[in-house]
Formats: sequence, C-alpha cells, structure tokens
Amino acid sequence: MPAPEEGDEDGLADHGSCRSAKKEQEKKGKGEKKARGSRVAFATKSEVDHLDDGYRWRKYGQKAVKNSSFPRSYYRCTAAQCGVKKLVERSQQDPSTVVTTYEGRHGHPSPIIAHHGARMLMATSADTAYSLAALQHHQHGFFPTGTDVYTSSVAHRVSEYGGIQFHDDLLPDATMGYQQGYR
DNA sequence: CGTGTTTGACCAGCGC
DNA sequence: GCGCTGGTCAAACACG
Repeated sequence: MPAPEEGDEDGLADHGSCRSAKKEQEKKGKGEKKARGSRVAFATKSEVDHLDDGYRWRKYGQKAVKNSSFPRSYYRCTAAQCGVKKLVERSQQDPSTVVTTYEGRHGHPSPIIAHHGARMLMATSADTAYSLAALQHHQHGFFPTGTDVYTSSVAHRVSEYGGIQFHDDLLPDATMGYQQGYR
C-alpha cells in the first residue's frame, strides 16, 4: 500500500501557501468525498475527551455538529509526515461516552509507546487500552480494509477480541493519573 | 521559548 | 440558486 491518503502530506508549512491548492487535493476524489485511507470509530466511556493512545495530537478545530448536542473536536497527529486525524465527540445519549474516530494510519511508531510502552500498557486505563486495542488491531489488519465504524455495542465486541475488559470503576481516576503520570 | 489550545472565519459539498 | 452543515486554517492566547 503506497501510502494512499498521505496525499494531504499534512504540510505544516504548505498551508500558508494557498488554500485553493490544498482544497483541490482534498476534493480530488470528488465522487467519494474524502475516502482517505481507513477510518475507525469506536465509543469509549471516559470523562476526558482527549484520550492518550500513545501519539501526540494537536487540536486544530472544534465544531458543533447537528447529530450531537456536544461540539466535535478535531485533532491531528503532531508528527510530521503523519496525516492521521482524530475526531472526538460525545454521544448525545450518553454524555459520559466519547466517540473517537481515527482517520488514516500512523507511518511511525508512537513516541510514547517507544519510551514507556510497557509501563503504559500496565498502568493504562480501560479507555486508553481500548483505544490502543482498536488502533493496534487496525494496524495489524485485524479490521477489514475500508471504513469501519464501531458503535458502543460493537466496540464492546472489539474489546472482547482484544481481550480487554471495560472497567467503569477505574476509568476517570486511572485516566487522569495515567495522563499526569506520563506527562 | 516552545508547544498546544482557543476561536472566528472561510470554503466546499450536499440537499432542498 | 440558496442555505446548511461539516471540515480546515490561521492568528492570538495560555501554559509549562
């Protein structure tokens, strides 16, 4: 796979040039909007919208969508040459549930895992493990290619596949502690 | 000083 | 053709 959706190139410096050019690139697939790489969405129960999956994300926008009563946050992988995007939104039905959508694939190892992988996996909270499981499975080809959307119910199944259980009791505290711990 | 967040505005696609 | 919605950028700001 010759890096398909990498067309956007991220181009941290390219943006300044001109929007038009970028826009043209994005809409190249006119027929299918932006069928970039793969997209994986799964629901996670957490109080924090910004889950640490081992990569560093930079928030580049926030918009209120009609489907949800809560604003949707747009994150981008800070790593250069990595055009992976992450959309985070809360479920209007379950404010405590955060729907995270990953778009694209990382072409580099996660900096956090590279340095604190073991510790992270051990001290990680259910949500983080959740995200990690989904990501890892996806990268390993566990999920079929294309666009995969996992809702809360399906996400539960995914957790079973990954051998990760959902522990509500250790969610908030563990997450916070974990974040502060590695940061 | 460097990095990341916030916020408003702009643009493109889609539906009516 | 117009309006709405979603997605992105870019400057300013805040924090470590």
